[in-house]
Amino acid sequence: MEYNFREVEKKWQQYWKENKTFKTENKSSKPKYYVLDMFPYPSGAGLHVGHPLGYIASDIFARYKRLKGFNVLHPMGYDSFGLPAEQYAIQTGQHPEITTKTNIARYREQLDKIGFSFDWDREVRTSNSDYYKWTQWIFIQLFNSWYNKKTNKAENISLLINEFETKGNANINAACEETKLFTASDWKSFSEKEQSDILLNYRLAFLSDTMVNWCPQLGTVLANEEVKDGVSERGGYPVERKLMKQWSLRITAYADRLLKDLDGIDWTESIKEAQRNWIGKSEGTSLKFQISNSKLQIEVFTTRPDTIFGVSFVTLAPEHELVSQITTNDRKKEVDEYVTAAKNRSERERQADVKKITGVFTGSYVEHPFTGKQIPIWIGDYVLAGYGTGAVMAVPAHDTRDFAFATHFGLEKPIVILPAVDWDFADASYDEKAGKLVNSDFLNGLEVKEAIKKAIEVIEEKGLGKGKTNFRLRDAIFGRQRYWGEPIPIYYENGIPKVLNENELPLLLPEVDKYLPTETGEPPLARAADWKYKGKFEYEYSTMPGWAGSSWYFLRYMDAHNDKNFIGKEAIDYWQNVDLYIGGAEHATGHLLYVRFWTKFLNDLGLIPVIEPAKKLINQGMIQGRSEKIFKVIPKTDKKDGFGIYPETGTTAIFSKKENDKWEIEVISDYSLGLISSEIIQECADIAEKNGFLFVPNYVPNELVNSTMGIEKSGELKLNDYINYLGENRPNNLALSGATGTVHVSITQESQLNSLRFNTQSEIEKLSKSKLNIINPDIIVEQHGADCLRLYEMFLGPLELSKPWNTNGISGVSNFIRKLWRLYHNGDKLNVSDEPATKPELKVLHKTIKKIIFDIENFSFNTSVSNFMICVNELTELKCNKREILEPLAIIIAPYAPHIAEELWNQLGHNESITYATFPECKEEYLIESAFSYPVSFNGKTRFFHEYDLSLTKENIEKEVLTLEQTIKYLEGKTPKKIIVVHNKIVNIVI
RNA sequence: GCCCAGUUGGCGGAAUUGGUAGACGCGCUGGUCUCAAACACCAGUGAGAAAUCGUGCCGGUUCGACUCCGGCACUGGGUACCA
Repeated sequence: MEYNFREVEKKWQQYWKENKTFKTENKSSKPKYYVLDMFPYPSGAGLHVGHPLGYIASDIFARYKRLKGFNVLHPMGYDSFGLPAEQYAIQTGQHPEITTKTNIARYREQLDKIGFSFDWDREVRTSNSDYYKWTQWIFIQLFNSWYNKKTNKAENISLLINEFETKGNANINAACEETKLFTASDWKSFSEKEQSDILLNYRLAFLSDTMVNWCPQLGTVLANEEVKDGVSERGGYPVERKLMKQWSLRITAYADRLLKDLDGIDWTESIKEAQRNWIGKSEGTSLKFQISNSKLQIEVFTTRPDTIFGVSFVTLAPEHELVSQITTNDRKKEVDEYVTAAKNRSERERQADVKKITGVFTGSYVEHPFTGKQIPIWIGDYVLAGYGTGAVMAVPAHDTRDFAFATHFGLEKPIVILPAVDWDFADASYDEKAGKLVNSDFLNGLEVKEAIKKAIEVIEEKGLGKGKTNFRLRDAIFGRQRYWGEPIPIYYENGIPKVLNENELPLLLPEVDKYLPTETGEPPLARAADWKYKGKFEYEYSTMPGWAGSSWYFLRYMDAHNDKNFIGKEAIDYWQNVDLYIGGAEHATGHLLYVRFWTKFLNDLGLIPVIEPAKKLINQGMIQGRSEKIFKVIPKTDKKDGFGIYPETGTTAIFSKKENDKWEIEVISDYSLGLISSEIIQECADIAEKNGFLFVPNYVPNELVNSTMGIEKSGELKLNDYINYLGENRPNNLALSGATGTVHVSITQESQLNSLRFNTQSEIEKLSKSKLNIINPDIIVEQHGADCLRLYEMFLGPLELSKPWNTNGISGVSNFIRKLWRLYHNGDKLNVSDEPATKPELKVLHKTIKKIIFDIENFSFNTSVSNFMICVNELTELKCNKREILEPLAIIIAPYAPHIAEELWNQLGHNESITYATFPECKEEYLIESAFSYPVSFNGKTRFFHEYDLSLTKENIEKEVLTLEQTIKYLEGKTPKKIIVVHNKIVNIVI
């Protein structure tokens, strides 16, 4: 009888569930180990084969650690607030909670089929009120905290108020907005509203007028991390800059610590690098320029104070506050026009036009702080209002952007650094921080690095400015004008934002009639009837962003049901932080930055003992799928007939469905070109445009496509298959292929219809519902079993590598599982002998144990699968059926293929689950070899092998090898110059 | 542009970190079993007739380089007028 994986897997999944095999206690005599996966957003598409990749790896590691005697925490939950459920709700009117519950049920069902060892008693869902109650609670703590730069940590706001009441704010060094100085008596004289406004400048969760990324289509603001290339990450809608009153979190207060603490964690270099870039620390100098004939000054930020004598103009951002004051009357019209134009350009347009240089002269000048020379003040949109001071000192000879600007407007480009290499200053600026200073008064002759130091020194001495550090990191905008998120626990009393009491939590998400903004543009929560604090005060209508719940979920798992506290002290003291965190690299600057921020904040308050959420982070690669696109043409007018383009050859045709359901095709042109190129697609789009059609890519299900991916990036789709797939929506407007020739063709027969093909454009892309390239793991489990899916996903390649999904090799893994089974069985009977194992058998086992331990600890799961295959092949060869070998083998394979391992373990006579067995030790004594077959090489090229006893000395081998017949042959009568013998490795003869 | 990762047979990928390049699996070829197929099993499989040549390309270090160093190309990902 063959191994019946369906029966066995079902049996053990049932057993684990009934016996709560993976239930973990917060107390144990064993050492702890916390393995965490990034929890999924339960989307309507269900799990695809990409999800389990990381989960399988972490599950193997968790199971391995259990066998190694650790008390392992390995939980799972759902990041269940989010936009897709809300958008679905807008379309269908169905409450997002219902959609979310359905999706979660489906995810759970899929996860259970793969045999993960999660402790489901600790499940968390960010959209459950017993969870978001504590997310709101943490928000309250943020609201009630300020960042004291003196102690370098967050402190309670009451300490700050106390200081204000006694001494004013003169001695306070806080992470805050610019605040005017006031004394204690000033403070007491302020109105409640004034005090509240001042405190908001200090709070870590604060309300302010901020430039936000506003997405009109989504009707909400987005964080910087949620905007990619000027469009929203979800949906791809345009985003514009807008000034709005918004809740933000003061993550910038933690910029330095977020940067510095990266050194202490074992995360991949690429993630750390991405975070470093995102934080964007840059050290430089602020420098004040006196405006001529005025009391005003312009402050600039520069990282190159050494180039101060190369300044030939100063540029302000169009939004700079001084613009209107310094513009001279004769320049006013032009400047106003420029500023207005810049304001109206969306972020996207500004990004797209990066190379277009625009700017305008203000008519005013500043004085050079050292030479007194008159320097013109310009306005240019290459200067960003939100970074530094919104003004730069332009050094065209040594900065690419200043160079372009100066060239465009014909401004001077004084050279102040002589490079060591030949440099054509007419051609480009020299930006390197190397070379000798010239034409620079007191800096002359210095190397750039020394000159920077010297320049800062002199600037500070003369009171012109001072050393300053800037960060690219912005405060995180925290309000979202959406329904399906955590309500922000704030209400407004006379326009003053006030926080709820902790005992009033959770502030439940109210019911609304529609999930859309109100007619007056208020967020959906404004629709909630009678939703007021104590019946009279309006609540905040924004909800929290998607990343709020995920910023602390790793803590909640430790104590998932605590209703007194967000986490109990014992639990956090025991579990500390995550030992191994596995998830996708796409969260590099979003989630992974926020979760570090919250962890540090909670640590500052003394609530948790750790400063980082995860000691080690591994990013699993993305599993990609083949997506197939055809090009759909949509009539712009009410034309009924279709118009099609065959992208691969560039054939352009019109085809139309006549009333009698017959197809008529007219080929307009045939370019007979080979591969698809973006130019051809562009050309086709142009032709379509001219004929009054829109040419748009349209994904088709990849299972319908016969693809020749690899050589040509194209596949073939039968028209008929596609028509059947579309059902009711029979096409009359699709791109066409298959028809060649240049004359009118009529398709009247079904058989002809069937032979018609579309050529598709194939691409290997991220698995995504919208690309119709999702591959469902259930199908693999159904056909080959969960153990097979687990082994196969690991066998595909290194965990961190992105790779396209293909099932080509799955039969090899499937065979391996059957072979493993046969090792223990003869026919359908268990066939295991209690005789002692032979030396070769023990050697195979212990060699495998050694390799598997090495592989798991290095997260090299693909090679461990190979090693299991080798082991089973060798034991099969030896006809080994000894319990002494097969019992440990079942244990070492259990993390990878837990179902079959449990079954074998059980059949071997064990009544307990294999989960808590003991991982066997590798006994080196079985691995000792007495001889080694040395490769004998000549000048590094291996020619033949010869076995020598390992007890022989180098000298013995050197002598001995020269007497060999084959050596003499390869020497061809020459005398060797040198012989190198590396013990247990190689013999190399140099001729 | 900048940063990160990568480039090895027909394919996915190994290589104990400077010591036999191509483990393991897929695919393919031939064979055994079968009326036949599937399954299974056996043999072969980088190129070349061979000498030899072979880890993206050029150069270097070394007795010896997929591995280290210098330069370049390409692919994927991130990021960007950040002064």
